[in-house]
Amino acid sequence: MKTKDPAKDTSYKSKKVISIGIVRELTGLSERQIRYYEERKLVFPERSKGGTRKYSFDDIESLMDIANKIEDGVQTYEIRQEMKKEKQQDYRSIRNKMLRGQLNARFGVQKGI
Amino acid sequence: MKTKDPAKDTSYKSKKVISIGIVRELTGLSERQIRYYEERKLVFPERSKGGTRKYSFDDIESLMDIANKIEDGVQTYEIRQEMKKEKQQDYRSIRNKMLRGQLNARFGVQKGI
DNA sequence: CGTGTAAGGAATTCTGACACG
DNA sequence: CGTGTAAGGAATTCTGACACG
Repeated sequence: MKTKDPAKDTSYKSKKVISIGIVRELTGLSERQIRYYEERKLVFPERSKGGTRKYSFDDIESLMDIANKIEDGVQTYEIRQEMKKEKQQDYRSIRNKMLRGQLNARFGVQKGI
Repeated sequence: MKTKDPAKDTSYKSKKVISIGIVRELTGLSERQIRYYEERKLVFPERSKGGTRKYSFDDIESLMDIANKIEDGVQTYEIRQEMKKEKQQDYRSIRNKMLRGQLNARFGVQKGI
């Protein structure tokens, strides 16, 4: 059994528990940059009650990818578009899986279709 | 290939990146308790340059175990003793593995011995 | 557009101590 | 022994703005 939905997971990688200072150390980015990428909707940290940002390890990986792209001259807007496309991909993939599940439920299991 | 040495690992579980406030939320313990268990040498957070404590997910799991034992009336000193024994176990286990490795290197691979 | 920085304030964390039991 | 708490200070983080390009 695989637990691989690219959504919520009890896993450590996706838990938002890391403060911005640590993210700065781990990514090498400045806090200014990290906050700016949030402003441009490229990362989505959670917030503590007091308002401090909390990131996950996934966020950190994501930030490093973003930083690389920006170094390559890609603009935040374009990166955002790429992300949207990936999300659509994910949805299609999930939709297909569910559909296949439905079919299996009604017509029984068939290997490879 | 398994990367399972109970020591340092590039894994997320063992990275010390979580501040005490988050640990409090995740474990349900008070900061007082968390710091006290450190004083009793049951957990070993790292420190930022400024001196703030940084915990790993492993630490959090460990803290929950500790909390359970204390609820059961086990004293911190006893818990510490248990931990020492476990560590000895680990060392023995590693020593054996290395020894086996040595033997294989010299006398070739034999299944099951 | 992406990033640095100084500014002022608020949230978070730290230590050592007193208290209770 | 294990934990709560008030105290004072230090480290961390936040936002909005000005600057450069």
